[in-house]
Amino acid sequence: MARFEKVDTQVDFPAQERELLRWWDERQIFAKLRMQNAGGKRWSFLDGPITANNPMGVHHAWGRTYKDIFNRFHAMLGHELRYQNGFDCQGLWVEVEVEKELGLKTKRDIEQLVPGDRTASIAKFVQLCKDRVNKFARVQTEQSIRLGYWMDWDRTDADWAKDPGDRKSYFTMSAENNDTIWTFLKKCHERGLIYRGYDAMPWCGRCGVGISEQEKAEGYKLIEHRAVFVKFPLMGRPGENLLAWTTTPWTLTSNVGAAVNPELTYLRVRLRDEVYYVAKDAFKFNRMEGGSDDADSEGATSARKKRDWLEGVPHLKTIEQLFKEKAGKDGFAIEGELKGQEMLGWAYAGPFDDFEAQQQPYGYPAETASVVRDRQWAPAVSAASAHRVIPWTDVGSTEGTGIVHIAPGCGQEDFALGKEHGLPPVAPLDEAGDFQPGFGNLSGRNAVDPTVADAVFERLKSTDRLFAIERYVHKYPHCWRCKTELLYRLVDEWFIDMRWRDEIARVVEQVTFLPASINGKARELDWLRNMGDWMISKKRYWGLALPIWVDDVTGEFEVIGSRAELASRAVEGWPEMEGQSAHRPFVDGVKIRNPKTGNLMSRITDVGNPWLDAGIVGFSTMKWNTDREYWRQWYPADFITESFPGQFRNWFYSLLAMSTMLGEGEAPFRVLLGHGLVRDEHGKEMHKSHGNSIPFEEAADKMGADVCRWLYARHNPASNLNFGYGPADEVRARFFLKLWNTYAFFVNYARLDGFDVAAPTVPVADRNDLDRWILSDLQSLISRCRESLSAFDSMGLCLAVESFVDDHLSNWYVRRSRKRFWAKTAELDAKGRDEKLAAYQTLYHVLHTLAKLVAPITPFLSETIWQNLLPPGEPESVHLTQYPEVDPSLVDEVLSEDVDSLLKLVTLGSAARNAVKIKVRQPLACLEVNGGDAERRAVARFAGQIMEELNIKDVVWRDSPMLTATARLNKKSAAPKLGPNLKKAEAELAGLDASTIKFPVELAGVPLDFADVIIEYGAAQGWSGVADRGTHVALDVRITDSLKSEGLAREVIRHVQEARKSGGLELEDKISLYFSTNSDVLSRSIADHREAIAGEVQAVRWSPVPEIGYQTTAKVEGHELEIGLSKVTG
RNA sequence: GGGCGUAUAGCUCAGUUGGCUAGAGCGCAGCUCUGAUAAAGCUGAGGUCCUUGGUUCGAAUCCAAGUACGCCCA
Repeated sequence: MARFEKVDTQVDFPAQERELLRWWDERQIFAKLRMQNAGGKRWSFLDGPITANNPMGVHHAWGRTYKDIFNRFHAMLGHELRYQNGFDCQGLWVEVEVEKELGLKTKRDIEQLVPGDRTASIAKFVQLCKDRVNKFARVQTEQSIRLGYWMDWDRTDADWAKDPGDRKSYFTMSAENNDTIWTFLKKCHERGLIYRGYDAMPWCGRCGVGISEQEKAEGYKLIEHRAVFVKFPLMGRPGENLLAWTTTPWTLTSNVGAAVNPELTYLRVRLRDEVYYVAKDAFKFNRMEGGSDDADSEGATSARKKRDWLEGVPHLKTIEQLFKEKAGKDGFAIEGELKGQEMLGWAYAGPFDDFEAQQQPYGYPAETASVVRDRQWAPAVSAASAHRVIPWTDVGSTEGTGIVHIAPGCGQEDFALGKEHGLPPVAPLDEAGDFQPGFGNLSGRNAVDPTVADAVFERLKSTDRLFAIERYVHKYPHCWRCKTELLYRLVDEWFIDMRWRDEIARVVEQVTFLPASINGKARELDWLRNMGDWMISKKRYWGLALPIWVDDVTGEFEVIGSRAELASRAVEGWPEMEGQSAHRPFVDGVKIRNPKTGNLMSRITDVGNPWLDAGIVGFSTMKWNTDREYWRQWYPADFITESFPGQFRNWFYSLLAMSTMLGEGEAPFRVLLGHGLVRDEHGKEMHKSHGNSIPFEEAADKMGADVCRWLYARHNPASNLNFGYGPADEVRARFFLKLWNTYAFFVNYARLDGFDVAAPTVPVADRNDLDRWILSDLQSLISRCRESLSAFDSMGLCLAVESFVDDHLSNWYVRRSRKRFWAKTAELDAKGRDEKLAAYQTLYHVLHTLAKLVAPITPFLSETIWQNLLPPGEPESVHLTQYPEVDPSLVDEVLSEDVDSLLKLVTLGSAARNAVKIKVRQPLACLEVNGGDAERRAVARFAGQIMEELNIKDVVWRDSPMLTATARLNKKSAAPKLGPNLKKAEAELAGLDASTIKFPVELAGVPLDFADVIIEYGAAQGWSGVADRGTHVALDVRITDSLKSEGLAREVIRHVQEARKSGGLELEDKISLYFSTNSDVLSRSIADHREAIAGEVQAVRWSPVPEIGYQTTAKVEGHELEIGLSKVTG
């Protein structure tokens, strides 16, 4: 006969988990599971790759828990799965970490890793990036295993020695992945979608790198710049000027246009012999108020915010004040007003038109000009001859003059406006942020250098273009790595034209986005509608080598679709490439020939956007290139899940887009489950620097993986998760220990009793109501669990299981069944033995079914319980079992309803006791009940249980309500409604029958609802009554002498039990008992209940003298009682 | 400026297709049990379900507008 292992109620979950990890390994349980399900219906999960750049954090563990839960659930339904984990390998994230390790600061440092040898330097750097990825992929693998995440992991040194493409997990740096992206890009090119474009983007001259919007957001600092008011003399209007204003004087070198708001009113201001145009609202505007960078203070509704300012910097003057000061005694005059609309098209002379850069058709420099020409962004005019006023509705009057200087080569909005209005861009800066040739004496100087502004001012002064200079304070972006001020720089980048966005949108329509409440489909469609073309290039080292080869002479380009194609086309550099991955620098040396011109073509040195890497995995990881049949079987994925903030424009987007391009019109996944972010337990963002982040290992060691998983699984994925030790303790107490104590209770009594799991089953029909009730309840739990997991709703499962375990199993079933477990088998008749066996069999069934139900969520706890219980003929591991199914023969809905009523009556009875402060130990005579049908049945069916629970002698059903209702006004809510009618309403209310009031009720002419009237239920003298909805209970609280005596006896019993415990007696020890007291009442009570006391405390002998064993004095309701007891042997 | 979402007890959050007096945990107050015992349980106080309007016999729930907050885009 199987014996259960003893279960300690003091349990170390993390230690158990580590032990189980070993056991699963030893017994090859995961391999057995895969074998068992091989050939089953396929369930395809596609993993969104985790960036293998650092150890995994607790925020990753949330999504990975979902992944594991739904994999495990479908495995328990018998499905075959792929279990392929993914690692995201390429990108600037990794480069930055490697640079930090090496102490490098700039791109030049990287290219000097091997002094004097740029190629070798890049090769070394790229290798270090690969090494880092391999290192952390392995770390993350071990962490994931610790989480209990079952995937086909690379575990041995031999696994990790393999090429990334040959490992079990997929790596986005693998040849297959990069090759498939090449195929995708070629397909885009065949449809004419790849183009070389220009975009003004934030740039760090020191690092020589473009800064993304997210990176930019991290680097804002409040600093002082010198802002300048500049005169733009109007052509054909002698003596008239636009007055423009800018905080970045260096960009004036590249001015092409001036923007006004057509809706705004502008003033003609005469100052001496010249006229200036400036926005009317800007003229007198107090520039120290609001406006500014946030652009959030519109109109009068929002309170004007004071501008952030630096101490020691003079406050800004109004523009009017500037005019006053310049005019002196002469004064200035406002000559007239006009709409911005009327100014459109006015030509003006730029401030630096003599620069060579200003005089080139299509803009400057030449390579920029060629793109402008090809894409027809501007006609063949130079910047100097293009200067004119253009409309821009975003121009405001709270900052500057209402006339905005536009330099398309120096700003994002400027660039976009330039394109819109056909202005040729002038791009002044090189990679380092230095002025290129063509900018006079500024060439070669760095734009961040303050002396550049000096030089600009000097020039402006000498050409009489300078109106005023002021010290200006604003928030300005800085490089998040080296803190250098960022510049906007025109960069040539490569793009995918997204004019096929509608194709993607059609695919999106097929997808189910979960949780429904976040409306993911709308978000994704919104992104698709509004996104710009996809910039796929980055001027860095570690990443996908973009397969774009450019004709060295003509600038024509080709996109190569695979490594094989490149091999066949290569005319130079292939031998060096052989044996190397298609990464920089080796692929950079491969040249092909342009079939049209015969010229050599060189690869652009850019690397790819990393979302290309992750977006291709629906193809690259499912053998699309090598085994199309396999791909068809596993594509599309049934399920993906990731954290949603950001992913609508990142992974979800790239996956959808790339799959639409390569696929056959179906979505790459059927269901997407998004989830929020992990915060600390107080809802604050986790940051290492805040000291509130929890490393994954620490969480696993201290709270245990299962507790972590439960925290993740029971949370609503739509909202952020507050994760920490507080919530962990709560969930451990609320769920884990309840389940564990119940399990321990079962096992430890089963051991004592020698419960035999193979004993013949007591037919369910023969078991008592309690047993049949919990079994019935278990069926609804099974159905809830199945429904929840099928709908990817782990929260639904967790909440249902918690409530079952806590409220029903632990708090009612076990408590009400204890006596059956405690009963001594030897003292029972056949019926009693069957009842006891039924209890064991019922609890046993519930426990091992529960183990299966929660196995996907808490694989460790489930396994521990399962292995100890191990039903005969069942698999050795819970993870090799099938998910439980509802047994309709066990469902008894009437019984469930009756027990619900029973629980309600017990609660009401307790409340009635509590109302008069009579403890449960004091027996009372009677409880009367009136209510609905279910209550009537419960009284009839469970009278015994009600009496036991409430310690009463009788429970009686009444056919009509016993309690009398009285109504009074809830003055807090009713008084404001009634006002002076309050007294009148009270009088009217007093005249109504409180038990029949229907709401809303009209009192003193005012309609009042339920909350405005308080209805209280009172019982007759000597009774305590409580009403809940239609149910009334009344408790007879008159304590007769006999009841009092019995209550005292119960007190005595309790004290003796305490004494037994203090005396170190075992449960089954029999005792000899001695009492002594001066109290007559107490003596009488003991005498009257001698038998009951003896029975309860297992006294087999009464001793007339104090025993030597253990003595104590107790106070029983104020009466002193000496207790003596000793163990009786034999 | 546009899109998406959120708003329920002091805190953190549930609340299925509209349905009777809106729930839980923690915290707080008052108790109980002492054979799951370094555990467990009961009772209570605490709510303008953001506001206003609408639909409905009936709204925390559906609709509209507004307010606040979050994310995304421009």
